[in-house]
Amino acid sequence: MNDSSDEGAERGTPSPRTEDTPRKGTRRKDARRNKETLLDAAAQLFVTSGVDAPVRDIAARAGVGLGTIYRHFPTRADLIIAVYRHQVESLAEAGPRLLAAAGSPHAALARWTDLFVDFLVTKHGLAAVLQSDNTGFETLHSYFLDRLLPVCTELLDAAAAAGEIRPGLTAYQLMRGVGNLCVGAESDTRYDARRLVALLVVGLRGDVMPQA
Amino acid sequence: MNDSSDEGAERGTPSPRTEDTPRKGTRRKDARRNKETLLDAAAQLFVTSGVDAPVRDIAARAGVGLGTIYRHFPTRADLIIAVYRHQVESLAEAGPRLLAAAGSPHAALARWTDLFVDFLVTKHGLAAVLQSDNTGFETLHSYFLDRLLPVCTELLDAAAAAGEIRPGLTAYQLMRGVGNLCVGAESDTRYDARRLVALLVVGLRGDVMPQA
DNA sequence: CGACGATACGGAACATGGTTCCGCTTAGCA
DNA sequence: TGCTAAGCGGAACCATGTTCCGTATCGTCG
Repeated sequence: MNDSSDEGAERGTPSPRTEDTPRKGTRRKDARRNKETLLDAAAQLFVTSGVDAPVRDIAARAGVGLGTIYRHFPTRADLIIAVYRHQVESLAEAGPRLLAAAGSPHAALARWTDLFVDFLVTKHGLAAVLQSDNTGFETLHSYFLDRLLPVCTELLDAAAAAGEIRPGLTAYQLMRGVGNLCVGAESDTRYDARRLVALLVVGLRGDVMPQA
Repeated sequence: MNDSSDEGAERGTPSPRTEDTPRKGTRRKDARRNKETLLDAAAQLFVTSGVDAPVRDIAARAGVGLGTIYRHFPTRADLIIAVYRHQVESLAEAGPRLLAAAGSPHAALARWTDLFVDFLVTKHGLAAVLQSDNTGFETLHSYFLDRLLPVCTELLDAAAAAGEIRPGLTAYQLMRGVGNLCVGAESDTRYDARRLVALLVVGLRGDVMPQA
């Protein structure tokens, strides 16, 4: 996974960087490592404690100081957005990897869907956080679709080609369905979205015996 | 407008209140007055500064201390809910009053709609605030429909009976339409929901000349 | 290899906003 | 006219985002 955060749009200063720099944000590798650590820590904490997790907790979990967070991510919202992009990226890369590593395409699809649910749980708090910069949210959302739909399609196609699932379900339908199953997953302990999603994926295989 | 806030469900203590107390929350009238003042101040501030208006600002606007707020409304969310109910109540009472006072039923409808927009602006921030107690939000929402639909219907019927508007629009359709026009009205200065709503209401009168 | 400057780091200090506490005031009653 | 409990104001407290700055470390250059 590459940096994938705020390096895309350079600061106003026309830095005399040689043109062929291999797009790493910084020269010191401890800084890059810390950034990664932070993104991971934040992602984990967002899953367990929601996007409202205090910045201090994230710093503690990552084992860094507050200053470190704020140098990498000028603002809390920036961190959240970075986590979001980071997760989209991970998810996109996980597709082919799982396909290669898992026992079967369907198993890969199941594992991928599970990761997707993690992502959605993080995502849901997002809209509330991004009230201010809601154009940024639109951008993010389209980025999310552009990046992930092909990956999901690939997983579905592979499973279909292997004859492991009944064909005809589009990636968009699946992702939308999973997304909807996850709506309101927080703040309701009686509701287990993950289980329902798992059932859905199992149901995708045609070999479950009908009831009678 | 009566108290309309947290008196409905009594605290756990079985207070030895005589059974025929005329359901006023408190014995001292300054307290009741302060509560009203607070609800009004909060409502105004919510319109101009959003539901995120600091408690201190509300206290200042109402000319009371912080303690006063927190005695009447144990928590920020309680205050917001109370304002919501209070506004629904005001809106419900405003219907007949406007009908009696305004020059024509259509004028009454126009004024009422304007008040309704004020209310919606306040309302939209609400969902975010009530993450925790989302059952309470459902309750509130149905209360809102139950209370307001008849009022709006009465206004529409009066205007229709006076021949001032083209008939056939239900109260639900109107309220829903206005509500949708107001979605996202905050955080976008280029969008003036109020103007669009006004246009809609004007359009309700049939006497605008078609273009050709 | 050692010095040195830029880069990054940690965390104290600050700002802001919700909530609690408590001594003082006052309405309502006898 | 007192008395007393209900109310009141606002200082103090706590939690959280953000800034600042002295210190530590990396990477380079002599």
